[in-house]
Amino acid sequence: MDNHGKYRTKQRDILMKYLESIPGIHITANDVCDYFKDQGNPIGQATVYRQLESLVDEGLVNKYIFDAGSPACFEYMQPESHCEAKTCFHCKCEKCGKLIHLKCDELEELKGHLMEHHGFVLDPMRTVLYGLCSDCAGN
Amino acid sequence: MDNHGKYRTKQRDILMKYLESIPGIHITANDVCDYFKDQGNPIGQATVYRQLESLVDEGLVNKYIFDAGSPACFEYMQPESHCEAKTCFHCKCEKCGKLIHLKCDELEELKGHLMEHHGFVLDPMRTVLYGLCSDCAGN
DNA sequence: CTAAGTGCAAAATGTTTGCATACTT
DNA sequence: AAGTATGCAAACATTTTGCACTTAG
Repeated sequence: MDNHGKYRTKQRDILMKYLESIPGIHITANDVCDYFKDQGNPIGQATVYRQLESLVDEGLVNKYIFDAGSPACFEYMQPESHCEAKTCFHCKCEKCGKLIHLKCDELEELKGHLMEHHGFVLDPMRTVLYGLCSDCAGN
Repeated sequence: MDNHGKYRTKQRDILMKYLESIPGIHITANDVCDYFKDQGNPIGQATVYRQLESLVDEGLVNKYIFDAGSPACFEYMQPESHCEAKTCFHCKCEKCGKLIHLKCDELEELKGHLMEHHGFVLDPMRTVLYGLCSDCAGN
């Protein structure tokens, strides 16, 4: 079972290759379409959406939704977790829109706490903490 | 300046009254429309969206986005915070979609930590923690 | 040969906007 | 009277779907 029981298509391959080449970067489905169009290797948008969805289901890619109406963002997630041993969280500034990658023990602890005391298994990759970044909070 | 420099309209009044009557409940713009339609007091959806947006801006109502494509949820927020002294967080189960309201010291601490060590002012009302609820995690 | 994926265009959703009318102040 | 808000319908943007065709296994 190579590709999780799915066919290995050219589109899936080049999409994965592209995503792997930009770890930590957030892109929209549309960005992906544009990228391949520019490459002279267009992929239908339906395919992009479908593949992206598969990859999210398989846990290879994360999906973030920041605002209603705005497009979802996707991000390749390295197998070992691109945040070393620590859990990686995302903080999104509500004011300037800045996205901050955070990894620290407190967040790790929170995860453990939620699990033990609330039976809730936190999915850090899917979770976005909203608030104000240091720049914007100082106003 | 009664209503934050805005006119006090009948629609705004009944919308606020309705929202205040269901604290802690999450409803969509569409739910709101339906409710008033059923009451024989329909409010145009554009108005509902516009008023909801205003209320969010004024901090009287919170807006949550759980999934791409699905409608945003709104929730009335009592002035004093409807979660007593503690910060209230929302946990959303990725599997069954269940929404859990959580308030505990650990979350409170996390907020303090983010502020002190990362300069990030967490907005708990806007933040949704994704993961698996106790029921679904046991699978 | 069968199952799965592709791509187009059309549909479905949720949300926003233009504008004439109505209401608040 | 002047400034806002309303409500309808049309416009938008993102995402999904139907379907005929192609490709992978």
